[in-house]
Amino acid sequence: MTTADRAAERAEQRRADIVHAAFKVFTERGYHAAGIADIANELGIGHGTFYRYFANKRDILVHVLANAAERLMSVMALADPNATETLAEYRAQCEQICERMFTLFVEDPELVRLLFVEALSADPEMTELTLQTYDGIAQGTAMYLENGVRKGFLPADLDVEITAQALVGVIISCGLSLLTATDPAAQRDRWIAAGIRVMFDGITGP
Amino acid sequence: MTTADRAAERAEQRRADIVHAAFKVFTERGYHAAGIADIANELGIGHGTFYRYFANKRDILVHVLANAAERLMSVMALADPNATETLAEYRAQCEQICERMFTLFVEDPELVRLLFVEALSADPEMTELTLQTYDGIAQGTAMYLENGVRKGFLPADLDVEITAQALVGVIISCGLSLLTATDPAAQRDRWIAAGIRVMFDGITGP
Amino acid sequence: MTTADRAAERAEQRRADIVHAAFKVFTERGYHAAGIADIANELGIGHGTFYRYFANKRDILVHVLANAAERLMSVMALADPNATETLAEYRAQCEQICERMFTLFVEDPELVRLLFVEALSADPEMTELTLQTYDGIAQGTAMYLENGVRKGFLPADLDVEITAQALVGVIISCGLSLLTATDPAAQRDRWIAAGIRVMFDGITGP
Amino acid sequence: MTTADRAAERAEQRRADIVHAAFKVFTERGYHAAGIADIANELGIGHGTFYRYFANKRDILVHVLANAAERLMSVMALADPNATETLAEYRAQCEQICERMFTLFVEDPELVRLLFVEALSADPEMTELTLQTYDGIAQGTAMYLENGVRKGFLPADLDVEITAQALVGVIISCGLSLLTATDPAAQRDRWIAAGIRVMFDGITGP
DNA sequence: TATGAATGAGCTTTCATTCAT
DNA sequence: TATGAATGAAAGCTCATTCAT
Repeated sequence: MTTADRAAERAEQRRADIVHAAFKVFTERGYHAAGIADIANELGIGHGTFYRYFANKRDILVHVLANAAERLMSVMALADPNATETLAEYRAQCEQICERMFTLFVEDPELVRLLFVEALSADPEMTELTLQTYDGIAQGTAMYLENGVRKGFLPADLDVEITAQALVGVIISCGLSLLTATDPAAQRDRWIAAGIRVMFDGITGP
Repeated sequence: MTTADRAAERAEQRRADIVHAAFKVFTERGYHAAGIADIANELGIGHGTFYRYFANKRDILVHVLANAAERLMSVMALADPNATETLAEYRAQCEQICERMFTLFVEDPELVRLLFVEALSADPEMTELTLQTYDGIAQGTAMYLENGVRKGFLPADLDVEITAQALVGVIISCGLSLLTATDPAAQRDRWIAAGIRVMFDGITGP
Repeated sequence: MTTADRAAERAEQRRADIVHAAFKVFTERGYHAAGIADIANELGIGHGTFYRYFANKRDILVHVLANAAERLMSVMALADPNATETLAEYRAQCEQICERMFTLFVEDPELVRLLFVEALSADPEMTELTLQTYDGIAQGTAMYLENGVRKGFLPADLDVEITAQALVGVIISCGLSLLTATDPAAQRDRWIAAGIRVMFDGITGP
Repeated sequence: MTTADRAAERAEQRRADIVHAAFKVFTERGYHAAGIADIANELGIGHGTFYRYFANKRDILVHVLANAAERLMSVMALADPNATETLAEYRAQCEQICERMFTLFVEDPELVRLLFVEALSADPEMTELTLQTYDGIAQGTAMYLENGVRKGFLPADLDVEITAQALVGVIISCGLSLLTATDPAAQRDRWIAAGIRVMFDGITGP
């Protein structure tokens, strides 16, 4: 049934388009100020059409959030948590991840806005979901730390879960900081350097 | 002019009451879902009265945010940034501050919700203001680090500004984490331990 | 594109319906006492629908005023300003116009109320617009006088502009007078007679 | 009881002050846009005080209208309706009255605004009252015409009532015209000339 | 499937009026 | 007598959502 396949494909494409447009509108005007009509306008479709693809305004935000989270985590996906054997290797890996992630923040500040601002307080349930998303990122981060503990280049008594969450906090802070930075690229480099340093050596340094 | 004084006093009290009630309502239902009528109801006053004390919904949020930020920063105010002479003293000071701050988070999760959730995305300008508030906290934090650098127990090349912001990120992350924790008190203790550890020694530990 | 045409037609019809309903409501209760809900109720439509067709309450008043002015001036449109060659012809034309216009006032006192009462002081800008509308009527009137001057049956030194405005004042006064008249039709006839007389011969008569 | 007299006097003065302030505020912002607080502010009194002197917002408007009408009619009061014996004398009297009245319009356009704009459509009952006020002016005007008929220098079959109302219409039109005139004084002179001419000789002239 | 006209719940805000001080 | 804090009715307006076409 090629016809049905085509239809399904086109539907999927349209869903993606709507998610994309909603992302743009939400980050530009803010979730509450944004209207369904704005999203539809962005695509040049009728706003009734929106409801053929998403149940309601909340629904699209969930998808936009998921999409944004996925894009953020894809940065980490490039680096295998179990690939490193030594602290030095891990540090290099972290630098690479930070480099990529913070560059993403610079290039796509809307991603930061969506993930760390708009989604967080759209409504109580979205807050919950967004916190779960942060937790997902933290769990991803934890895998690297666990690898270190397992391989022995990180202390056995490291509180992996909390530490991972703390690192996510640093990521959030970095994202928000770059949002208002005068020279984001320069600021990013400072974050990479200072972030990696405090992460591995603490404030006292090596 | 006792009469005028009394009146001014009562007006001030009422302003404080409204800020309190708004804080409660905003954290319970979320800023956007909350209505002025809810705030007035909370106090058993007519909602027209609200507008005698605050210009509009945005205005009260600004005051609620300021009040919350003040409460958060009062925790730091107890510890003099310049009082410590050695790393050990500073670490003890940090432990104390964390202890107090995270306990505040446990005892007053609404404070966390207001500061790190509701205010952040009420509208674009509130986002701006909230980020400035975070920056204020970061600057407060930076004073401690600067003291360490000045006294020589922290490395001279420490990027004080970024590091302070990163630490604020950890604070935010901790606050959000405690918000959904099953056993917040226990979680708080883990955050204090793990937080202080990574802050001073990094993930590699001492 | 019959479908689109139909839609456009129906939209135009609805706009007209709303203007009609608003005219009724404004003249019945007065502009300020009237609510959008009243207009919508009058038509049995939701009040949100109103805002699909008019930007706001002011906007509809502008259209109601324009519509009313048009109806008033259509009375004059039936008589060509340049058609008369003698004073007698012009006097007959004036009698005809007065007859029609004052009859309109009797049959549609709401028109008077809207044009000479409600629109005039809805707000400062509406006052301006309404005065401009009166000026439009005066300019229409002036065309007849100018014709008389040109043809020589009216004195060359007649202050056409001011005289036309004065005549509009008489029209306004007549309209307002008929509004509260016990026997409007009889009163109208007196206005026609006395009005034409004073207009052509002054109070001293022929 | 001098004390009581003083009190009554002061009360009367204050009533007058409030009427004055209300006149100013109503003409500046328009009746509906004006608030009781604005009036009180204008006088530097508490707005609760207002209600010790006037029952409500409508009440003050009634008094402001009466005061304005009185001021307008005082212009006519200077000329005795029965003092003229010939058409020439009456014409001179009319010129004098117009001169004074239109000069009043130029010097006090707020009077025009209040009488012919704000009061007219404040609400349906004020419309009624204002029309009655116009009628009072017309009756005052009619006394002059009646004198002329009685003395024989005006035609016996003159429709005094309607003609007087028509003349009031000219007065209204003049007032409104001067409101937006670029050079009110010059415009006033044209109104005097053209008005007197059409009144006595009609558009055909002498 | 796509549309956009229609809807009304629900919000913020204003302000005339009251009344305790 | 003067005041202004308190009130709540009432209004304009927005926008997510529905549904007939």
